[in-house]
Amino acid sequence: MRDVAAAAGVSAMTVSRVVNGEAGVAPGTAARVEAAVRRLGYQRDDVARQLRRAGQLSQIIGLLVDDVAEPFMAAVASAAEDAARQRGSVLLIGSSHDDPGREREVIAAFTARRVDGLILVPVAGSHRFLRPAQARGTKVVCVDRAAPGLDTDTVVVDNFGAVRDAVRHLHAHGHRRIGYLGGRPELWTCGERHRGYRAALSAAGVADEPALVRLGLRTGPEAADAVTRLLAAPDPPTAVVAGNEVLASGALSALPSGVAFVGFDDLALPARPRPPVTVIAQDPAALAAGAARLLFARIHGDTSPPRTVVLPTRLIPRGSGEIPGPHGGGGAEPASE
Amino acid sequence: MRDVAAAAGVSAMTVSRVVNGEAGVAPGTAARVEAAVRRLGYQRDDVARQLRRAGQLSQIIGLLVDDVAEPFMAAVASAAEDAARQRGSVLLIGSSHDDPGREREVIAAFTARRVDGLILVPVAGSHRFLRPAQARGTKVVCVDRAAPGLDTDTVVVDNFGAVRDAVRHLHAHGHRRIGYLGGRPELWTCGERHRGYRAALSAAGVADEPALVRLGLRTGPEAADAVTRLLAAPDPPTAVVAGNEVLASGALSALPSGVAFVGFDDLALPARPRPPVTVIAQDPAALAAGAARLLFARIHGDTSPPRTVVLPTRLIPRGSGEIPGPHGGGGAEPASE
DNA sequence: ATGAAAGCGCTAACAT
DNA sequence: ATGTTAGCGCTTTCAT
Repeated sequence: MRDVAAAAGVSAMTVSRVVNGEAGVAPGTAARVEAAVRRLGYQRDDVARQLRRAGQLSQIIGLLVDDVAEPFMAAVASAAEDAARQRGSVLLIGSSHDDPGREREVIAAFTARRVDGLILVPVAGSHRFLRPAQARGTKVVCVDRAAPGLDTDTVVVDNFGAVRDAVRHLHAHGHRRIGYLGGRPELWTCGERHRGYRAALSAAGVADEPALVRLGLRTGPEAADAVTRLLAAPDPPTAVVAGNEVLASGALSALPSGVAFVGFDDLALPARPRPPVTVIAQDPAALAAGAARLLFARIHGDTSPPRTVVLPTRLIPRGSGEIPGPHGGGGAEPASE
Repeated sequence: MRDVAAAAGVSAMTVSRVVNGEAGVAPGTAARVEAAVRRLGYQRDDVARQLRRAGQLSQIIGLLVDDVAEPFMAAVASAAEDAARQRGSVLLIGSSHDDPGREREVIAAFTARRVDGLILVPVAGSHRFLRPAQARGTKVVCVDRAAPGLDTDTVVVDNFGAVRDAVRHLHAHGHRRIGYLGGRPELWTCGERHRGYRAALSAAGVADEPALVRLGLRTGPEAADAVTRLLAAPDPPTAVVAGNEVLASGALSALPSGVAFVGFDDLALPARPRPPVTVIAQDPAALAAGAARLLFARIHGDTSPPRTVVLPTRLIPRGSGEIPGPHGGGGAEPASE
């Protein structure tokens, strides 16, 4: 900047004004400065700029997900980046890989850079370590999963209702022995979904049989293995629900035709190749857009009490969930919410 | 920091030393400082830190992709984040959506933050605008696509060879009329792949018939439509090759069984659901890891001439590409490198 | 319309 | 082992 000022024969202050498009610079002077900027390849240093304008915004927000490589998280990231860009901010991204220690590290690296806000897909465990950053002014929004004990805006889908409806759907198609594959129960979403499974069974007067449920699954192969065992047992399930996209994808690979199936999410699962899969679809872009909206409102001064936004899911029947069961299938139940 | 120093009864310098774990602080003093840090919820301001240590590294790198929501790009992003984190850096991410203007904006926002380096999936067009940033010391690496006219390290796969081998594979299975679906020809990858298609035909002594080729496709539905038209024409192809994952996924949805098919990439395409799809697989994590390795070497002072690393692809036969054609199928050709 | 001085939070270099 | 001084590149504030 010094060099530009010298080259244009003005002070640094005038360069600053020109670079930031501020009023009060003679057109001739501005032109000289702009020429010097171009000639020297000068670009404003936003780092120094932010320092002097402490208390102002850094125009950086941070996004922490499980792993960007997962299609669902990738869609969240893409929408979050769009939202940030539209508001003149850039996006830092990090993956927790479901590890609380790693989550902390990444968040610390972000807050040290003085991000204006964080969009978190929180890992299980306490998030009290966020307090100092919040006290310093960093805004936080949770997305996809709630963080128990953290008092922030949250955007999630109706996980409970989604699985409850899926199970009800299978029940309406004549299934009574319905298997369930769930992820790590300490994750908020997994808990909600499992609760939905039990609620539907209980509402239908079907006993919740532990032998039909496998929780704590992490990978596709684990889910495939779990399905194989469920079906090999005496009196096996005639239908299976998978509690997330990774498990659904894995379970499908081991599932014989003839067993009804509903998967969660609509990204990793093939809509068109044969056979198409009935799924509970959520809208990751809407989740991210909602989270960004809440976050930027906070950044711009909104101090109202934290809100939780619950977005709907949609059960998309594509055949695999409509295979009739032994107790009179074929009759579809009334459209599920 | 002032407050911490006052609370611990020391100077700012001592706080700095403790916070950065430098030697030469009495254990008792360090303990007092640490207590004050915890009590006040102090965290070092990396923005100010970077300013003072100008010429030093910002520990930020930027990644620019087409769109993180694409599975291939998401895998690249995930691996890039891993690599950055292992080296103590954070990752800014941006999507160009194949728009050169948007690419420039995102890159400008990144370089204004003084990223140490950029990993680019370059859009078509000139990248001369990067010169000033490079002169200022920002390192640049291209990944997945080369940027013609930009003199940087580049990590790509052997796109030409991959498609050539796929076409050769289909030829060996008895196919002579082989259709090709390609993306925007101005993108480097698309050009290379189309070249591979023509090279294989020419090597096999088959005429390149324009009626069998559709270029410039952007979306899955466009690819589905293109396939439908190709097959509706008189003397239709008996086999089809799709030039990227989006097109492959779209084409599959419109492809009747009986037509042989090879897709590009191995992420959006179902490996296990029926019918499995023969693909040209690339390794996005290896691409990103290679790019990160080159980038960090540059950041740490490597000034050797720019290198281009070409990673192999793998043709994974899963049935759809091994459907025999009218000219004597069944006989597999020697393993294609 | 333009510039001079001061300082953002931190650390390199030099005292003590 | 600890403190002092100065200054990173910019912008705020107050002149001129």
